Amino acid sequence: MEKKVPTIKEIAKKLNISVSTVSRALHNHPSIGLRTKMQVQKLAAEMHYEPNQTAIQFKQGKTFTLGLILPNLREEYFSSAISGVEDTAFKSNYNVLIGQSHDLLDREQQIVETMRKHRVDGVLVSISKQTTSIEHFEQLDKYNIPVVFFDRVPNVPNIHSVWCSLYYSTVEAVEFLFGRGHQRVGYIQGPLSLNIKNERLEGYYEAHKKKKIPVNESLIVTTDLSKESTERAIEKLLSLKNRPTAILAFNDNVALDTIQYAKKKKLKINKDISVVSYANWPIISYLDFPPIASVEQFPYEQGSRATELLFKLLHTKSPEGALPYENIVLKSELIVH
Amino acid sequence: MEKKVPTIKEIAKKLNISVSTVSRALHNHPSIGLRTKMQVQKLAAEMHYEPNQTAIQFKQGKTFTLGLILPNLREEYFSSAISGVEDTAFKSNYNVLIGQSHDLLDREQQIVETMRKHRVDGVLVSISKQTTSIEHFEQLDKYNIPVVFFDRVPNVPNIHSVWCSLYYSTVEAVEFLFGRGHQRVGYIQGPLSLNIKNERLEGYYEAHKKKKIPVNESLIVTTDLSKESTERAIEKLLSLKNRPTAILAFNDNVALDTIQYAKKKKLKINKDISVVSYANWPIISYLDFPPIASVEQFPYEQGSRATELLFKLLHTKSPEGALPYENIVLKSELIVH
DNA sequence: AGAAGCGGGGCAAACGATTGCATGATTTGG
DNA sequence: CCAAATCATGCAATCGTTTGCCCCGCTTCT
Repeated sequence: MEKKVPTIKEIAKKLNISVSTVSRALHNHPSIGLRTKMQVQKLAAEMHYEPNQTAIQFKQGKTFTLGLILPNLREEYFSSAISGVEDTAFKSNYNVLIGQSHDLLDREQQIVETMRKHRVDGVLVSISKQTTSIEHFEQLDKYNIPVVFFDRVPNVPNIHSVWCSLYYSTVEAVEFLFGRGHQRVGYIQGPLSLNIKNERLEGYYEAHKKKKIPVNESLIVTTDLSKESTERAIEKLLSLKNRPTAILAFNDNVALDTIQYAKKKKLKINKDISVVSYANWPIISYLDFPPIASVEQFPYEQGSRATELLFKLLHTKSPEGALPYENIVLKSELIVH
Repeated sequence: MEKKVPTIKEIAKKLNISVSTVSRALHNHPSIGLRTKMQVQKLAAEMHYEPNQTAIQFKQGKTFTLGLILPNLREEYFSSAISGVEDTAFKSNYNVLIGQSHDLLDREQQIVETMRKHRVDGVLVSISKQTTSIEHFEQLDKYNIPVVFFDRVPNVPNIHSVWCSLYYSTVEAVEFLFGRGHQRVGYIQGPLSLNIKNERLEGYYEAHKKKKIPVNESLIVTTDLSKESTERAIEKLLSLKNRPTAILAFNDNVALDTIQYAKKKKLKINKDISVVSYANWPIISYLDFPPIASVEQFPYEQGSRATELLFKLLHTKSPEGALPYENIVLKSELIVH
């Protein structure tokens, strides 16, 4: 009862020729006569022949699959990154296997294992919050599986990476706030354990330097990104005798928690206190008092550029030694709402 | 320079035994002697042998991969569904290949093609808005690839499905509004082309019937889910001489657009007009005037139940004919905020 | 006319693992 | 002590496709 999927063999038998001829005919190999070629292709179409990818994968030792490891899928930010990866991979007929680390190191390690076992051809990864070393990615080298880090990139040498620089936009953002008359700009930073460049902080300092405004260290507070921690951080800022009139929030999540907390404390958003954030969620347009500006990080483009880089590594079979490490840096943009 | 991945062959050679013995030893086959078994397993561990999944897939004609087709990944709702599928699949060592239809029929058809070509073992799908027939899924039957529809399930017979019934919660929701003193409850419905059961509407009617309140058809308006269309719909409601004091919105997106529009028209949310919605986005907790209640549809559980059903179809090799069609219906819940 | 060239196509190995069947060795039963 | 049962292992086919090499027959050149 079950439909048998037609194979090259059956085509060969029906035409009384050898499988190699059929294979070459289907690939338009020059050493096959035109007549034969046409016959084969006609019959193949009639039988709805489709090459068995599994067999090809096996023969060629490739899976035509990329592994994509993300902290989560729930944030719009990462969903956009996925689209960037998928669209690019799709064009080259590659599949994408997605894994969520849920920001846990051991989950991430486990996913790397799984992907290695399933012999993905290459891996794209935005590291988890807990990831401080990249040992677990180094095993992939041994299997000749190239890795491209993107978005959340570990701060270590000798990797391929694509990320979005926040430095200039941060400078711009803080200057923007100064320009609006804010004298004291608080900064709620993310966990310091994140092994990534601290461009937000550098930009924060740079803006002060440019405007010759001394940095007041008590205006810099830290959150582990949980709601409670963010609230403690903002509380610290609000309880200063000279409290800030504007706040630079680590991301939109922190911004939302900040705004919510400030409202609870009867502060008027965008009057008593203004917020600028990173990431630019579409949802903020529904808020009554949204952040007044956001730093856009172009996750879609990061994903597609990272995928392109990975393909480059995949297709350039370096005879000896690997390709030089490539680090692509995109620029973020300050969006004023 | 490149590490060769160890194979069963090499183990055999080193131990001067045949590959079949090695294979069986690794599988704990009873006809292999204990000594040999131990030797093999020890050496395999030392060499870090790992079976070549690609070869196994090829040999067994299975890919241990499930296809998952969703309208998009951006909505938290579907991300949760993914997690439900992934977690369940992971336990059985299956991979998940994800495709986004972007709510377009031809994209969906294309994805089905791709998945068929890549010989996924089974497919899970939440259909696109444009999907009115399931012809393109029927081709999968011919290749013996079972399909389980979930969440957005087409309203046709003879399919396997898992979905969440909105009927009772809708009745409950409307009664809840009546109970709060609302006399006129408007309903903004989604596109009628969606070939799914119209349980929201049925529930809406039932609640009226139970309370012996006649349904005013002009209180029922339609949106294609675009922002503009939703605004036209809500405008229709607001311009009625007896305008509703509460609105049942098709989903959170519609609810947000509704609230935003009502605010623009100087209506006080939760005073002049209250909103109840479906889906229960976490984000709504950040709104100043959120919907006062939501119908939760448990996407994670839908995903995991659908995956379980698919596994059942996969593992029950029905000798003749298929398994009886199974339709699992979960119950939604009304969450009052 | 013999050699060289070439167009067109077939043979068979290879990829890694699984598995039905055969084989040889050892033990057991009668 | 020999037949039969048991145990342990090997042989070889198989999955579908690709590809290096060989071969046959015809043309062309010298």
